[in-house]
Amino acid sequence: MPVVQNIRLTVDAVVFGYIPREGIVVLLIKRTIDPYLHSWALPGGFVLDDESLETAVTRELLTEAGVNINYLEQLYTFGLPGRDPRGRVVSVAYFGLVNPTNFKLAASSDAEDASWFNIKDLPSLAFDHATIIDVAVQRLRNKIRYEPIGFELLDKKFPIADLEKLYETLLDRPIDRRNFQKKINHLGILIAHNEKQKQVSQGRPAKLFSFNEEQYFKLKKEGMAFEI
Amino acid sequence: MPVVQNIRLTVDAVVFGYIPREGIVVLLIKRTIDPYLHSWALPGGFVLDDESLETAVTRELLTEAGVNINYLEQLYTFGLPGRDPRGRVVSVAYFGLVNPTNFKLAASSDAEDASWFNIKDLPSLAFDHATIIDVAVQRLRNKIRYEPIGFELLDKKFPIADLEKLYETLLDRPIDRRNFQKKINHLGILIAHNEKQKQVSQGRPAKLFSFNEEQYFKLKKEGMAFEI
DNA sequence: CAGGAATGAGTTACATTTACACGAATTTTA
DNA sequence: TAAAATTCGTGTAAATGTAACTCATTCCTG
Repeated sequence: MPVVQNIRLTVDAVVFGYIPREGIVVLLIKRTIDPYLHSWALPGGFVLDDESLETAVTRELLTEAGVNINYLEQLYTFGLPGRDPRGRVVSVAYFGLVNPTNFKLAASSDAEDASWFNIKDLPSLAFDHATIIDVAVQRLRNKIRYEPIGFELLDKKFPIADLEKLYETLLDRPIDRRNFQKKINHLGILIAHNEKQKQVSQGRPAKLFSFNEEQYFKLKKEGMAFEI
Repeated sequence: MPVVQNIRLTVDAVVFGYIPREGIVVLLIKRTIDPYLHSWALPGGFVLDDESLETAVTRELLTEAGVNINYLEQLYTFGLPGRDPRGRVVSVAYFGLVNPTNFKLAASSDAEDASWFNIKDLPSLAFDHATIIDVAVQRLRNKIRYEPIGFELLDKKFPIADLEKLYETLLDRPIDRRNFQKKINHLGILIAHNEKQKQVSQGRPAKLFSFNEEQYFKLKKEGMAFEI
């Protein structure tokens, strides 16, 4: 049993957001230290000896990008020797969802810059972060088949069309508007409001909805089969 | 940036097997060193500086229990401070499936004993290994909803009833024999043979089947919706 | 060789999904 | 100011898939 190892541990966060007419975006920061100085990378860093992995991720997200996140889950641990030029570094990657309009990104001392990038148009990335994002995108695409998605990504009140467009973006195919509405209603996770959408587009303004949090999280916990 | 950490890294393996009239079993070893000396625990141990995580797991499985495994996937990383009395130890847990009849367990130098335990009747376990097994059992139960399961767990040739019983065990509820057969046939992953089951039970002997590996792994890769 | 036991191949009723149509509310254009 | 364009909201019929069930077949046992 090797009592002394020469392995270090980091965490990285893949935080996704949804911007209605733009698509799925991911949070990246610009590095201020070597290696990969000035490269775009996932927010993350070394784990402190006495903090949990989750604490490490939320700490790094706050200090590097000014983002306070409420939904976070573990994604995968990347441990191939050689993935970091400094030596053996194993990274536990996390997966998060936020509504980008809730934050103004604050590139703090630890990062030169912080910004949202469309996942279809990513810059060249540090380390194996491109691979990590690939795995996270897969997870996101699978998630919508067995869990409701939207609460973390959309505004408090939204027209159903926004939710539908989110699903179309993730599934990368058109969905029948009317059948989608029926299925969502059947899940009982939406609350109708007596407000209408402000005139952002032409045509009849849509009713606004919000999520029934209790029902939403109940479904999320139990799992559901949601084939659109 | 802390250049020096005091965190060590281990891997642990949750290897499941299926024993037809008994149920789902998990591989445990009896520890020969402190802490938790003589306790039952998951096979695993410290990662070497220059080996991949997968290599570390397969190495430990071989040396501690004599098990050579072909199906292994990463499960989850457990990193709560305090989970190991020796200090900060983060463990990457893996999830494996084997047919227990293919091995005779060999408790080698690193383990006092190695044995299969029914998941419904586990002994008291070292560290947080009971939690790790819980997470693995959940993964197993979820898996059968979107991936074919059986190839790794059953004999080369088997009657459909064996596969059905496996599903009944995992889902913990009865399944209609005839509908199950129709659905499985519809997936096209079974090859019928002109052999019949030897007289282990009374009644009409069943035809034997094997998996169409090509179709099986294609489905596994693509994912499927398989609601029984 | 009759009865018990489990397999193998349907059939039918029901539920779910898919495809598609039209009127209502609002903005834009002529 | 009226007609056209656009988007929202609701409904229905056909197709498909699932669940429950019937019955004949094959083999072992007594």
